[in-house]
Amino acid sequence: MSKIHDVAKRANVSIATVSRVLNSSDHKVSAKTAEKVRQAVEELDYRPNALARALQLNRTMTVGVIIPDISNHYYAEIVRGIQDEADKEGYNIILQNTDRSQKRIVRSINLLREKMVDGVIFSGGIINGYEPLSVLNEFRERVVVIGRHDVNFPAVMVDNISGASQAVQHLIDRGHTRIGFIGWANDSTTATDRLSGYKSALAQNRCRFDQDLVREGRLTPESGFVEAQKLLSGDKAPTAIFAANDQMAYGVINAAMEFGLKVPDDLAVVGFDDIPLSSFFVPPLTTVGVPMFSLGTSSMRALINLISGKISSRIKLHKTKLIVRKSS
Amino acid sequence: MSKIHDVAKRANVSIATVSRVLNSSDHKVSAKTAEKVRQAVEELDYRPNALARALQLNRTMTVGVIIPDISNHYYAEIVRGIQDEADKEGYNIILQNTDRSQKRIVRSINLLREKMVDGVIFSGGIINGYEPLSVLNEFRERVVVIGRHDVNFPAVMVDNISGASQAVQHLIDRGHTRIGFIGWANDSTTATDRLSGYKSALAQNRCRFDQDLVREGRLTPESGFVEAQKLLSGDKAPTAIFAANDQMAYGVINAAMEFGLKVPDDLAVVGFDDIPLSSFFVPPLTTVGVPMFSLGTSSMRALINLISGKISSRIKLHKTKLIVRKSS
DNA sequence: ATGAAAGCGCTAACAC
DNA sequence: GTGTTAGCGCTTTCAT
Repeated sequence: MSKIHDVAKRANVSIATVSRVLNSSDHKVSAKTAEKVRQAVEELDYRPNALARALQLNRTMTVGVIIPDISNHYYAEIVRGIQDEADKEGYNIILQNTDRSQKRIVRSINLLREKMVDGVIFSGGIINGYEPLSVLNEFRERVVVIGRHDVNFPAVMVDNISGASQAVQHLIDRGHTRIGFIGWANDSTTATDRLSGYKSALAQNRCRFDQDLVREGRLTPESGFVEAQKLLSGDKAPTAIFAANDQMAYGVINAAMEFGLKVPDDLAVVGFDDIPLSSFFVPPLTTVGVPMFSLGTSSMRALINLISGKISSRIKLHKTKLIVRKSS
Repeated sequence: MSKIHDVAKRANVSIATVSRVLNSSDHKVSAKTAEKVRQAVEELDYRPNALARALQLNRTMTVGVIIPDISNHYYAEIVRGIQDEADKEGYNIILQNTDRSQKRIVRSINLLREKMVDGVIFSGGIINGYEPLSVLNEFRERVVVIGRHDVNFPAVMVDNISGASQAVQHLIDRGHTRIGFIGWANDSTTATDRLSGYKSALAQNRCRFDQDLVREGRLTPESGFVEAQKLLSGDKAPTAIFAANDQMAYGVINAAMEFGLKVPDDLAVVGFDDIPLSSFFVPPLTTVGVPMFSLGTSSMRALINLISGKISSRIKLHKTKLIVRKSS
C-alpha cells in the first residue's frame, strides 16, 4: 500500500505538494507539477489513508446511525435513505443495532465517540431522562433524532396523529362505529401518537371511545393475530380493526379467516406504514403510508447542515398518506 | 474531549502508563497506579481516540460490507447476522449499497480501502472478470464472499440447487407434472443454481423439461405477477408454479386470483427464501427457507478467522429447508 | 511555486 | 514499575 511519501518520491516533489494537488488546496501548484503528481498517483494506485487524514483534520466523514434492528424493514428503508443522502456528500455510516436495549444504546454511543464520528442519527428506543441522553450530549450540536419530539435534539418525524386519524376517519366514512385498535406498549411517541389519532377521530365523529376495543400488540403478525382473536371473541366484537402497523394487520386478517370472517365485508382492516408487501397481500391492505426513505434522507440532510454549521429548523414533520386498497 | 495526556496529568503518571493500563499490556503496572489511572479515566469520561489507535496499530477493527441494497430484506437479515457476530469481537461495519452497479462496486471498494477496513464481506452483483475483482484483490487474504463460488475468495453460500430440487420434488410428489418456473436473469449463480435444481428434479422424475414453462422475472411481486400471467394464459398452462423467490411467489398468487384460480387447488405455488411475511401470507406460502442470518454470522466468522490468520475452509455451504405451508 | 517540519492522539521500543 | 520518545500517514504553517 503506497503512501504519500511514495508518490512524492516518484513525482520528484515534496509530500506537501502532493497533498496540495490532492486536496485542490488554494495554495497554487504549477500545472506541470500537478500533472506529474497525478501521474504518480495513478501509477501507484495511491489512496490517501483516511485515518491519518481524519486525525489531522478532526473530521472523519462518517456518521453513526443508531437503530433498534436493521432487519426490520422500517429501519432498513430509513437507513437506505440516510446512506443515499450521505453518499452525495461523501459521508459514510457506521450502523449500530440496539434492540432498544438501554445498555446497548449507551455502548453504541460510546463506541461512536471513540470512532470520532462527525455526528449521529438516532432512531428508536428510549433516550429521555436516562443515561443515553447525557452520553448523546457529548455530540452536542451533531445529533438528529428520527421519530421523537420529546427530546432536546433536532427531530425528523412522521405526523402519526393525523395519519391515524385519517385511517379511522376512513373507516367511519365506510359506516363503521365499533372500531378496534391494536397498538403497542406506550414507551414510544409513535405508539401514543397513533393511539391519539385514533381517539381524536372517534371524538370528532361523536363515536364513543371504548377501552375494551384497544389492545397492545408487539408489532409482529403473531401478536396482531393474538390480539385480534381477543377482540373478535368478545361479545361486542368490532366490525373494523385499525392495526398500528402493517405486520399486525396481517395477523388481524389471518385471525379474521380463522373466525370465518370475510375481509373487508365482515371485518375491515387498516394498517400503518405501507411496507412493500402490503400491496400484494390478499386482500391488498389499506394502510397509512409512511415515507421512510424520506425520513432517512431528510435526517441525514439535517445532520449535514448541523455539521457544517448551518441552522435548520429543529423539527421537520413528514406527512403520511392514506392508501385505500381492498381490506376496507 | 479529553485525551490520554489529560488522564496522565490528572493521575500524575506518564501517558505510557495510561496506555498500559488501558490496554492491559503485559508490561507490569502496580495495582495502586492502575487504580489511580482508572479513576482519572472515569472522572474525565475519557475514551481513547480510535483513529489514532488504528493509525498506530494498523488495525481499525472495522470491516466493510458491500451489498446491493439494505432495504431488501434478504440483505438486511444477512447484515444483521454479520453485525451480531462482529459485535462479539469488537468489530464494526461500514455498509455500502451498490444496486449491483459496476461503478458503485468499484467506488465502494476504493472507499473501504481508504478507510483502512480490516477486511470486507461482499455479496451480490457481478465481480468476476471485471475491474472490481482486481480492486478487491487489494484486500488479499481478507475478503469473504456470500453466495458465489465462481470467484477466488472464501465463500459462504446456500445450497440453492438442492433447495430448488427439494421444492420441485415436493410438487411432483403432490402429483404435478407441468410445473412452471420463474427465475431471473442469469448473471447470478443463485439464479442459475435454482434453475438447475428445478431441471434436475424434473429429470430425476422423468418429467419432460419444457422451455415454455420457464420465465425470467425481476425478483419483485410485480414481475412475478406479470410472468405468471403469461404462464397461465398459454394453452398448456402449468398446474404448479415454482417462483425462485417469495416476492415473485406473492405476485404469482395474485395472478392466480386474477384468473379465478384457487391456490393450492387449481394452482400450487412454492417460493424460495422464506421471508418473514410468507408465513402470514394468504394462503401461507410453501417455500424453501434460506438461513440468511446464519449466512451473515458465518461469513463474519470466516472473515475474523482470515484476519487473525486462522485458516478456515474456503467454502461453507448452508443447507436450505423446505417449509410446507398452505399454498401447495 | 515549492519544501521542511510541527503536530493530530495514540502505542511500543527503549531507557532508567 | 515508570517515563521519554519515535513514528503511524497525513495537513498546514512558515520559510524560502
